Amino acid sequence: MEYNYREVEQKWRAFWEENETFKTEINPSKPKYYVLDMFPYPSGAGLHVGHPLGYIASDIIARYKRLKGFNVLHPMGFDSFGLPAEQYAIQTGQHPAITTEENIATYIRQLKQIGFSYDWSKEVRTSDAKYYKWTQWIFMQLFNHYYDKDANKALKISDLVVHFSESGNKSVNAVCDEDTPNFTSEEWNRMSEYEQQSMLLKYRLTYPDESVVNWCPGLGTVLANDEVKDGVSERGGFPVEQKKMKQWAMRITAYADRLIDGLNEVDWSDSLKDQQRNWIGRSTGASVRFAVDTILDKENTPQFIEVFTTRVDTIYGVSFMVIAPELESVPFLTTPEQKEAVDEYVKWVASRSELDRMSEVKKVSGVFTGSYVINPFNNEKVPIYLADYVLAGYGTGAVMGVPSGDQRDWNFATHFNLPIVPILDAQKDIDTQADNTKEGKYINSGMINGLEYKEATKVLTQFLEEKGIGKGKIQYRLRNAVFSRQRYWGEPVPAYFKDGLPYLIKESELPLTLPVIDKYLPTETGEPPLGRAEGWMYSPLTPRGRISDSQFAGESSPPGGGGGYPYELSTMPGWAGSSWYWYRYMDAHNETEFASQESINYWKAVDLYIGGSEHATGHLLYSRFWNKFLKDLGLVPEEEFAKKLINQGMIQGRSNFVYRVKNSPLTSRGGILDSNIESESSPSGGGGGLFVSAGLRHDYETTPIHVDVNIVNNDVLDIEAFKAWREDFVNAEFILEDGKYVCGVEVEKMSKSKYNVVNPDILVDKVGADTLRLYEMFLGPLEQAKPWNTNGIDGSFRFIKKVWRLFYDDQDTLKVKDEAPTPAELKVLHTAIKKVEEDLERYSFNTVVSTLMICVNDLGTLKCSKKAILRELVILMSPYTPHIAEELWTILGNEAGTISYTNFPTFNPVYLVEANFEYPISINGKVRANLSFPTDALPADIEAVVRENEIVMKWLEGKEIKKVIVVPKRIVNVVM
RNA sequence: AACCCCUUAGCCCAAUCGGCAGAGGCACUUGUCUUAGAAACAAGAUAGUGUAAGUUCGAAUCUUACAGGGGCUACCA
Repeated sequence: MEYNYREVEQKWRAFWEENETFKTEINPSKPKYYVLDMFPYPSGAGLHVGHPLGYIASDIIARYKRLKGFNVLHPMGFDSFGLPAEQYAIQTGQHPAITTEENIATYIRQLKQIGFSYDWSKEVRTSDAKYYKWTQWIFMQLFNHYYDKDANKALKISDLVVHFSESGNKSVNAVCDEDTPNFTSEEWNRMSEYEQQSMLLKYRLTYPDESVVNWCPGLGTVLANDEVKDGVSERGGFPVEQKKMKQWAMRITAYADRLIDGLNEVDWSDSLKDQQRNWIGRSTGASVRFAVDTILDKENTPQFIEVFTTRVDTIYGVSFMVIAPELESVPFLTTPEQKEAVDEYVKWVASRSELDRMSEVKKVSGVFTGSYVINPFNNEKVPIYLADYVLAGYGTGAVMGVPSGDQRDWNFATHFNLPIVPILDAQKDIDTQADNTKEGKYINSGMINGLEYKEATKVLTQFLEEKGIGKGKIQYRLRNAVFSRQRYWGEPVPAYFKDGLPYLIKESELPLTLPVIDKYLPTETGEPPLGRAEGWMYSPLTPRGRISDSQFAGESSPPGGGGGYPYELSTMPGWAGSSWYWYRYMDAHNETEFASQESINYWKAVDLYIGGSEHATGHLLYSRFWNKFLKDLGLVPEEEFAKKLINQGMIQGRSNFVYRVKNSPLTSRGGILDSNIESESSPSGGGGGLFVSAGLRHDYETTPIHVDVNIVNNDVLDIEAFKAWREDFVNAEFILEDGKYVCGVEVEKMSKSKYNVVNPDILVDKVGADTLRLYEMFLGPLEQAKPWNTNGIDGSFRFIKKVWRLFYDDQDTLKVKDEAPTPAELKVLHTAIKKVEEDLERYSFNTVVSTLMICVNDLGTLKCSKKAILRELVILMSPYTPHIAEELWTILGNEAGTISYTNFPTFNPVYLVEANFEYPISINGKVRANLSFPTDALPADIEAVVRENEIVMKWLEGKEIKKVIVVPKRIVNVVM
């Protein structure tokens, strides 16, 4: 009888659940290890085989670390707020909480059947009020803090207020809005409540702000920069436009330097760190003010235009100034003569979508405003242009044009016939293109003529600072993050508005739960969905809009009695709940803190974090930001929350195709070899079509049609299943090759519409969870993207059966013996122990599988069924194939459930020691002979023997030996 | 356009410090078993590492250029 995986796996999963085998408690006597998966958004489609890839890897590490004596925290939860559930709610009217609940149930069922060793008692859901109470709480802390540059950390706003009232803001070195004015303590103390609160908003780490945002009409909400891809929304692919709106923002820029510097501390992939560095985009340069020479409107024309440049040394090469067409100062810099042209250009720019703009990057466009600025270094008049290659959102939205040194400026200058002045003697070919070299000495450059780059920059910066018209400056690409979504299914912001200014509710009033609404759409007046909630108002005595634990039970809040202050109508974005969840797992049911200090100080930070690289500039950046903030507050001990991070590669779909012959009614098959056609012979039936096998398709004109990969085996179509698959194929006919219908193949994204989705449920049923786990790891290196191909899974299945056969013979008799192992058996075992351990330590999951296969093959060859060997083998296997390992472990007489916490086998090098080593002897790099020497033979002795060797002599053909290189236990190379 | 990763047998992949290119799996071939097929078991065949150059006693591994595939960003002044 064969191994009955269905029964055995079922049994152990039930055992683990009943006995809470993987429940974890704080245990200071053991070293801790925290293995975390990026928690999923529970979508309606359930899991496909790509999802568990990372989870399997992390589970293997979790199980391995337990065997190595660590106290392992390995939890799972759900990022359960989000757009899809809400979109579904809009369509069906069903509360997102209900669909979310159902989807989570499916996820849990699917996850459990793969045999993960999660401590389910620590599960979290971001949409649970008990969880988002603390998301809201962290938001409140952000509101109550500012970033002090001297202390280089977040400090309390209340301390700032004290400072203001004592000595104004001049001596405060804090991160704040650009337009923050200076004031004295007297001025501060004279300010009204309204003025003071408005001023403080310029410092708070989260604040409502009127800013240009990515507005997505299709989704009815704003989006963060990382949620917009190629000018359309990441979710749904709707167009995105720029719109000015009042939004909550997070002052993440305050942490820009620490976010960059912290990357040096963590063991993440270079590409991921690069992505974050690029996203933050720190560039060092200088700001320079150019005085405006053409004053058109005394009130509104700016006195100067400030630019940021990384190449202040090129300032003598400036031949024009460009400002972004979106800037508010544009009309006041436009002369009457140019007004028409400028208006037209501004209109044209506004009419173009992000997509148009991106696709026309190469085209030069722009218009002259008619006015000028003065170059402060040579007092030359410089014309001001508008051009859309300058972005309003970066720096000051203005750029000094240096055509000899910058290709974009060169293109612009050439197009508008502006002078191109060389500034370095090393610049080449500037008639045909810009040369951005820093080599050589400056020419045409006033005070820096004859100097070199480094010195010139110093001289110029000094001049700027002395004259008060500029200074050295560090500019970031990173923007403060928009933190509002005009959606329903997210965390309510625990703030209300009084006189248009935000105030927090009391901590004791948390959580502010989502109210019941009738429809999940914006209101008639365009307010977010929460605008529909009755009584969504705060009154200090009885906060309204609250629903108790059952958020969606339907009882509405007491009707608002008219009083109170309106709550914020936006909700928090998807990344709010995911920016701190790893702490909640540590103490998931704490009602007085987001997690106890005891648990945080024990578990500290994540030791291994596994998830997709698509979160590089979203979740992983925001999480680092919140973590640093919590560290500043002294609430968490580590600056970086995830020390080691692995991005698992995406599992792509492998689509199969059938080829329908065009224009081939079934009756017209006269010319085709009839014997090749398998037919149910219903010639006039309701169609069905004629399908040609992939190898023969070029003889016909065909239409490829996606076919469900689940009815294809090794690219051979199951014809009966195909006919049953879709009604219109009932009468299909086939042109076969070698008696088979072979399907075509293509690698694409895994998606329902391509019929290439492979469901893990089916595989667990067909071959078992252990085989699935083993096979997913065996596919290749974890980080690498790879197509899913079920074909090879038989090999993993066979492995499981082979292991079983080491224990039971054909007659189903247990053949395990208590005899002492032989040296050969011990060598096989210890080779595997060494390799499994080394490979797991370096996260080489795929090679461990083949190591186990080799070990089992070798033990099979040795006909080894000795208990002492098999016991260790079972432990080695257990992280990968926990079910069969548990079964065999008890068969060997051990107590059920104890294998997870036993000791990993100890490698003993003694068993691997060989008396001799067979040296390959190469002559000029080519192997010509093999000679055996004792392993401890001295290189000099080996060389002496090799020099005398007959085969070597023969190859020398009388020539001199120049050198003999002996690499102990590797190779000998004779050079002649 | 920049940056990062990848390219080894028909396919998926090993080769950890530069030291005999092959461990494992799929597919394939042959055999054992079988009425037959499948399964199982056993045996076997297959590449010289994308291309070109360089460094080295020695290169899949290091360097440079090019080609192909993938990812990420996209006028960042």
